Amino acid sequence: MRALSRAADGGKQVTSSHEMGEHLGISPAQIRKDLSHFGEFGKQGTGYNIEHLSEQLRRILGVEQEWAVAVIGAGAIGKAIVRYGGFSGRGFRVAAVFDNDPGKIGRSINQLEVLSTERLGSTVRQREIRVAMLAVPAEAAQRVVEKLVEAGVEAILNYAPVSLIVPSPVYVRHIDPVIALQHMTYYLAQKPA
Amino acid sequence: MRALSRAADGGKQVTSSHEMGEHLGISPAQIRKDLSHFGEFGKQGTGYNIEHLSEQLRRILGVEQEWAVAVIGAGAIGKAIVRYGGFSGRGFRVAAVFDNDPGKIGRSINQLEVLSTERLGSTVRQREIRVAMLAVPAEAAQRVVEKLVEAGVEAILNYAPVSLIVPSPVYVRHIDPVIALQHMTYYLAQKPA
DNA sequence: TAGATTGTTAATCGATTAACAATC
DNA sequence: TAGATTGTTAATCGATTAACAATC
Repeated sequence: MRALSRAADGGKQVTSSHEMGEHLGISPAQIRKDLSHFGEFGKQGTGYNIEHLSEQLRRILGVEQEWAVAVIGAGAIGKAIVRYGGFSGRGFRVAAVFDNDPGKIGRSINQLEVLSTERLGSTVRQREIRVAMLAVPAEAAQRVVEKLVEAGVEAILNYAPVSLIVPSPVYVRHIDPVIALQHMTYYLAQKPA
Repeated sequence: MRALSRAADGGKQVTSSHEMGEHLGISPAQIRKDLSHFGEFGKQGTGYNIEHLSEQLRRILGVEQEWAVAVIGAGAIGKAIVRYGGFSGRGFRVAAVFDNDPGKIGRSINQLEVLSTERLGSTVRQREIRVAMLAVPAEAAQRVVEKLVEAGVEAILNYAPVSLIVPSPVYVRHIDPVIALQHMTYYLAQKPA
């Protein structure tokens, strides 16, 4: 999608696996292989029609539908998530924010009222939330996860620096900047400053 | 490291590949293989001494040294990063924050003064910063990356939702919550609500 | 027709897992 | 000695890449 936007911005109608790969740091073969898994979207000798491929990808990614997301934790990270402008147009909408600090409950972030975690279950059900982003302190994370799973949440993006234990039908992914940094500095440590 | 902390909290002196794997969702064979790449840290029939393995891992990961990190962008994400408590003790320290908004320059976040991006090069050199976290709007990202590379930064953790082009000796990793969410909702879309 | 680029097959590469001798 | 667990080899699995016929 990014490669397509970029090519469209350049005024193009059509792009190639080579061009997309170059922009994304992926081999052209990889691009073609991945796309072909879902269908035949290109024309030999010509490449891919940007608008057509874009539509197809949106359909495949399920971006046409909008997912309601709950944010748990209204601290610095939670606030940044709620204010983040990058969700709209990419398939997600923050539909609720929770915290258990009475000083935060009732306040608004981006015109969204911070709710008590006591209302988590009912709100998740009412607003048909299937996805949550977890931005609470490490100690609280596992407890909150259990509440989320009980409320029917099926996918959790975890910002807390702990491993979570969940029943297997629930998807969990972890965003940990420290681990991402370590991936890079591990190699830097091998070479001189 | 997480598995070790957890086992230590449970009052244990020794743990096994099986136990660590269970906690992290990784196979015991994987754990042993990865560790054995760096040396022999365990005892047959017994397992791994937690304190000893912990020390070895810290040495291998280069966590004993502390990396000075620059944060570029003092918006919601940049602020959350600077305030994030999870860096200390894990090998990283935010050593500088930059923004180009005159309304933000000179203010403090966590007792750290926001500096003008004009001072980026000189500050990076003075404070021996080799790692940067990029939290600027998408449009500004590529331009800032070029400044960072020119200043000698060798690793960049990118929070902006765009692909960056860098000369190959510079490491780049990307944190994009939308992509992480899509990884999960792609599967959710296949099954009924 | 000549050039370009797809979709796909086959080859390569790397990562994961199973299995087990070694040994605490 | 019996049971447990390591480190490592070999087998398996999956992902990536190279190459090319098909064709626009």
